[in-house]
Amino acid sequence: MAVAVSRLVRLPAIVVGINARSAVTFEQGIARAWLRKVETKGHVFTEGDPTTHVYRVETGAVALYKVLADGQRQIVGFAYPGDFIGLGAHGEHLMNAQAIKPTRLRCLPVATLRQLSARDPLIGFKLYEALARDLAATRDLVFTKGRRSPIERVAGFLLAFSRRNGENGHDRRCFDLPMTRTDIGDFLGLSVETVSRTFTNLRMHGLIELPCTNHVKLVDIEQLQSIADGEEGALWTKPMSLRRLACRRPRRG
Amino acid sequence: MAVAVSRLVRLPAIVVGINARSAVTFEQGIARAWLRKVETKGHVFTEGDPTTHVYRVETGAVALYKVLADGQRQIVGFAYPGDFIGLGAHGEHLMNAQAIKPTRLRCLPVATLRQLSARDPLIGFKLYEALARDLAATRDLVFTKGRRSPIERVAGFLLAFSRRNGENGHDRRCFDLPMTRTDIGDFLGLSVETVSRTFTNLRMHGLIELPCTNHVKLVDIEQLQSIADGEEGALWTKPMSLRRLACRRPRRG
DNA sequence: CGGAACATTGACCCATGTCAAGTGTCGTGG
DNA sequence: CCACGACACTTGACATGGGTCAATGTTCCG
Repeated sequence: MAVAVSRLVRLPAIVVGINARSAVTFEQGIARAWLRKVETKGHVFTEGDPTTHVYRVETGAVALYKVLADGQRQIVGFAYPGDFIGLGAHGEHLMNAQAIKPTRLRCLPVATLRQLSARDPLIGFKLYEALARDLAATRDLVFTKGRRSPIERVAGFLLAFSRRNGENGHDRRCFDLPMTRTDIGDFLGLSVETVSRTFTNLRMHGLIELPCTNHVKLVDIEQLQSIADGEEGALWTKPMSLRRLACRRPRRG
Repeated sequence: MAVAVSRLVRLPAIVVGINARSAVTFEQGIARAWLRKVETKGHVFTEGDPTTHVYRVETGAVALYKVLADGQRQIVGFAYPGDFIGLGAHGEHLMNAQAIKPTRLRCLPVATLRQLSARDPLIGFKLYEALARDLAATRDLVFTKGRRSPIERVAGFLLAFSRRNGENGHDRRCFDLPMTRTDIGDFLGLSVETVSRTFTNLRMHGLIELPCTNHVKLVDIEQLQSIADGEEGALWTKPMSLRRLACRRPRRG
């Protein structure tokens, strides 16, 4: 989940080459880049837009989503300050990027990026590694969407956000969720109501606190983790059906 | 982000430049590689194994899966002749690769591969393509696991197999499924029974034929496609609940 | 023949999506 | 300042889709 986003952070370093000199050049380039502001619900880009720039989120938050043929909205990830979006796009964007809070972004022309990458021969191998990382991240996303109960998904979501927050030097237990319950539902594949009920459920069990609807405090991270992992000690968290399943098919291969 | 990724794949083609000679070299290298045989249910490698080799499937089929903390098995993909497996793992394998039919594989030592790709850009490019295919497939799986009915998932699965078969010069409408119903269930996130019922359902509607349990003939590919896409004309395929949903939340942003 | 593995089908029921109603909370305009 | 609407969140009641259990059929192999 947040997995998907974190990998984006690293790409530019890879695309540009890993040596310190070009990294510096790259950071300087970003600092000079034009700053764009997008208000809540505004789009950074939409599916089909020509890919003129790559963006780095400075403040705010962005949801990356795709609308499926039947109108379903599938959010594929969220980008927070430090994350890059629109990277590597070639011709036109394949998804939509929508601000979920007032957001500021640095705009990097793709032509510049391409010039840099054409000069450094090491890039080929680094790209391979970048792809491998992407693949691993996307697979993680698949696992979160396996047959998992709402409480497992939400617990995993909160922990991913927590980890993310910790990596950025912020509080691991207390944070604001920038996205709405609907967004979380569209991300985890749940209805708004189920997301809401699950939050209530976690709160009732004393695992989290919700001073405001979008401010979360993780009270018992360990238990949340065991729920997210679907561990034996937390079986109550699963629908009965899956409980039995876990017993019947312990391991295979 | 999947965006970012699928695009990155193309960069090497730009940076690199393809010549016929190295292609020959690459194929020759593979042809000289040691041939390994794995019988049905044997493992090519398992999670945690050191990544000594990359493999290319010559004949047979391999399931790539991971066992989650609660014992759930999630198949993340199948590899057929021509596919590479073991790519992108660094140090040790992150998943299990199990033959689902008698299988022969070419074993390519990663050290050799790395040497070659340092000298010959085309090899790196080939590996990109392989990885990119993996990534695209995995990304599709993410969307498949959104809120989609069994019939949509199964229809999509059959069509993906069909497309794959066509690309390899085989029949697009008639083929053998090498995997069991359980495997399909673990791939699509459905129970065996539901998979079975869905096959029956499709057969009853005349969309497919099943001479043997694992031999499939696609009778009406177009209709299957519209089912897989969840298109309006095929709404009967969705649970009523999702039908309403599609109407209520047509598009957002 | 017998046993194992896989596939199919029916019956049941619970978890989750849907509908509906009520409760904040915010922003705008009078 | 309040009134109002828009929007997000919560909670309850209900329906149902798909997982589970159980029984049977089919294929394969020793």
